[in-house]
Amino acid sequence: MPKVSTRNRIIQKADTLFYEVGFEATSFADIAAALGLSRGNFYHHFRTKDEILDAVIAYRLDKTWAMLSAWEDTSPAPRNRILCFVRILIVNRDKIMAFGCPVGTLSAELAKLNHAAHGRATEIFALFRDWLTSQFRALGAGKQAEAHALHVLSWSQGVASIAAAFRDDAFIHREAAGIADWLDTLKLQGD
Amino acid sequence: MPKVSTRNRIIQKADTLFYEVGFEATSFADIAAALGLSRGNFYHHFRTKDEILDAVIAYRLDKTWAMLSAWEDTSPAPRNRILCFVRILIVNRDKIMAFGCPVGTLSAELAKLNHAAHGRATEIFALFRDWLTSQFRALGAGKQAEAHALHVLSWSQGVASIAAAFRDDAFIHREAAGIADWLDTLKLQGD
DNA sequence: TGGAGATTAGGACGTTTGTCCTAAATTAGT
DNA sequence: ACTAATTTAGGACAAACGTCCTAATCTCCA
Repeated sequence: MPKVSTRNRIIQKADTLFYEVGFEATSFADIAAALGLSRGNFYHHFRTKDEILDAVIAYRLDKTWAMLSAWEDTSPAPRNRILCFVRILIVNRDKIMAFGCPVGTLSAELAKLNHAAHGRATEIFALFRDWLTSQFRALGAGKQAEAHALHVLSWSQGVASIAAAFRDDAFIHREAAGIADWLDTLKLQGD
Repeated sequence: MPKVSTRNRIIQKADTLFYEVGFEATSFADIAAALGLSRGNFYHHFRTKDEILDAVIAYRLDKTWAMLSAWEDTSPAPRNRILCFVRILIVNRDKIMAFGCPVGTLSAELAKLNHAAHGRATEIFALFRDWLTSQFRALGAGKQAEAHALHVLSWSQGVASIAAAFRDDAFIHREAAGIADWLDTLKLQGD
């Protein structure tokens, strides 16, 4: 059995805590205690909090890229691929209602902290944006492809935000269906 | 001249710092130093951080209520009133691109902290939701009024989130126009 | 004018924070 | 089996945190 390295266990636990508690509110001790590690051991792998943050962002970028690639393999039609993205809202709705969107809330927190890693956190958004853009291009959206991509990204962000505030399950389902409907009303093929 | 009380100066500065830096990341000392107050003076007005938070939320509720009331007075048509709400995105776009939406980001942070005040923070959202609902009802949206209200609220949240991530000014204008367009496509009068 | 109450100043407390250090234990290669 | 490198343990540090305290100052009404 491939034992997960301590370093990776730290990254995954930090990923979870940064999402569920927040970056600033999560301390070294919290992560170490959650894993049963000594602080010295922890320090051997990550010397500063920013190093962990960078590792977590890189980890999220990898996971996101892998997920998008998988959708390309399993869903031939661009429309279905976009609906895979929308389905994130449904699949993860419990976590979203409790903690919001992991990408959006981290980006917002780092922006307020004026943190150097804000740019890297935004790369996760950029990954989704570019992937969605290429799907819309494949659908024939032409020059509007990126605007459509940002629109869908923004839509999902808004849903996550409001769903978290009101803990409203029905709202998520309704808006997810709304995105699908909107997709069908698009005037496509070409500018 | 009506001198602003120390208590109100604290509330307003805390309001700003909670928005621009975050609740958790703003310390007593930060607020006191920004106002040139001693910590003892500060402590006389607010004994705990939660007390300041409650006061800031109450202050925001008051400001929001006053803003919505003013729109009722100056804009007779419900459609125009809704557009007043949308225009917040344009008017405050510089702050939104830097710090996101004050309501959404505070709500998200308190949710992660599992803070008792999360419910009260959500009341600001509820204020907007109920006001928008009554505007849509006046437009003849019937049973769908609240769904429309949440949709607009969610839409603006998404725009703030993405605009903050990418610092994208054009996107804000494009989406604000998109909300106005969507308003006109609504099938109204009747449930 | 005097005295009560509100306001301000600033020191002090115990914790927790991120960071750093040394030393023991484990692992890996020869 | 011996060495070298990696990993783990846990103590120590200054700084900052929220909170509390007492003493000085100001304000205002009797």
